[in-house]
Amino acid sequence: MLDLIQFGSPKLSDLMPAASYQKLLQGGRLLHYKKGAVVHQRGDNKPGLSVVQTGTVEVGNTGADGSFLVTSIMGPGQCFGEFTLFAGLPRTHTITAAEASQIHQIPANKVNALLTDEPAIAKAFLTLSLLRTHGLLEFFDDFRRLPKAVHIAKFLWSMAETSGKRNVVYCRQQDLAFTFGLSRVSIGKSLKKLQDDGLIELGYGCIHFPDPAKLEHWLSKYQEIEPLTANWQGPG
Amino acid sequence: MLDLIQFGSPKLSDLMPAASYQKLLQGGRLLHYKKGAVVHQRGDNKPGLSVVQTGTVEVGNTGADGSFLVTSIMGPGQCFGEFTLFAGLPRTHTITAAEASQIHQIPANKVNALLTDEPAIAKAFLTLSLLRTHGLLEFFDDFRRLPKAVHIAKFLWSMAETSGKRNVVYCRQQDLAFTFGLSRVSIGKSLKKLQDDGLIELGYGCIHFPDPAKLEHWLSKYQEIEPLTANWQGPG
DNA sequence: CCATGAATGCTAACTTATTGTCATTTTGGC
DNA sequence: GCCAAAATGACAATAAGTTAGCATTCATGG
Repeated sequence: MLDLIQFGSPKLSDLMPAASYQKLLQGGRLLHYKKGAVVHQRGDNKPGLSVVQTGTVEVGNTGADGSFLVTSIMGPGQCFGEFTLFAGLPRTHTITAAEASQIHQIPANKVNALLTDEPAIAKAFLTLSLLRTHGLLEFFDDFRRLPKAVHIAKFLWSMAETSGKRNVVYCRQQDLAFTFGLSRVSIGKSLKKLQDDGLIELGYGCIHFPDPAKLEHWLSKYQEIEPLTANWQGPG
Repeated sequence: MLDLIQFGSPKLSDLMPAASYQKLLQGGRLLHYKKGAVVHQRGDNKPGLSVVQTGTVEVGNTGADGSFLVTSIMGPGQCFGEFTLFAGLPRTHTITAAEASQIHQIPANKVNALLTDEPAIAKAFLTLSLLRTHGLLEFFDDFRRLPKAVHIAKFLWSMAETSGKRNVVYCRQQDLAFTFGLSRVSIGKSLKKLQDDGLIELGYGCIHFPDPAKLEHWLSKYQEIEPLTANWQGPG
């Protein structure tokens, strides 16, 4: 999924014991949202945790001109609302259901009540938050250092690796353009260059990787800074 | 200070009771670093927390071409090392003393030992991490939406507000260029435009704000998305 | 299987940014 | 006060990105 803030980071459920996770979910209710329904609105002061059960939500914000800029697209197991819970912030993003979705909504008081009983929960949120920050910082570093085409290729490839399907990634060029803060035309140019070099193949709403090994080798030549390997630990 | 990751966020000491903070510092040693000394190196596997006591450190990374890209400049009260403590990552950035500095170095085992006794510490790290992530996301949103000159002005102004001195900000154009991923020339052009409009005045290693009210009013016209006000709480 | 909307491809004129080079100004140490 | 290093200013050639418009391809639902 096209994503700045969840990228390569584990799910909340992977970071705490199953029992703690269950207690967390049981503190809330499973709500159903129709496609297009607004789950939260930027500025709202309703603290709480949300965990996607089924479906997909779009996380982003509407600009003064009405344009909606997507920051993240979240699927099952991914969560949002930590800002409202632990940083005293109102909702920082507007969240809408991209398709019919079921979402666990756990009010702030329930989460807070659990924190003392289950210290693993606070630890899990901390790890998740740090991994997200780390991902953002690495993205920025690449953004500033790498040629656009390389950065785009690296981003797409890491999406593929994260998703598990190493041969294709579903992502519209329009969304890529938003993510990189570039126009569709210039994203298109970069993608075409990558295609001409035989590194990717452009599809409709997707991008194929005909030769992952070749792509990896090509990317390794542009490794500007020493790559790191995360070593986050599950609950056991 | 020119800063992507600490920006507008409180100090660690502001987020926990003074007693907890003291215990934390007492778990480590106060080390002295000469100007230019390397405090940590990207890739190192030495988990621990560092808190700047006096002086300034540069947080960044060296590229394949030897160029050092600064991500953050941290001063007294600011901390680093959370990634190594709570996210199982090796050192993500190289940190060097920008001037002679004193830094508290608290090994991972001491910090971890304190976490159970003092839950306020974990909470503080969580809040800090989330505020940093929030700051990064807002920066990136602005980056994608706002005209460069506006974003630069907003960034400089928020630096001024954070520092408390609302009339001047100490920051080299070169550093600004790095932060925005632009060349010095194009940052210079944007700054000159702002100066021609009477919004800022360029100095040597600093930028003055001759008319803060005018600048604020001008910036408000470009408010693309609803502004949020943080409401993070101290220890009580 | 056809109509429709969504996504992509393509082009041209225009704007913005970069690179490289060198002059000027400022700061700080001797 | 002088000198060297750091920071800024300026400019031209080149490269890259944007906007706007329209053609083409693809997916989906009658």
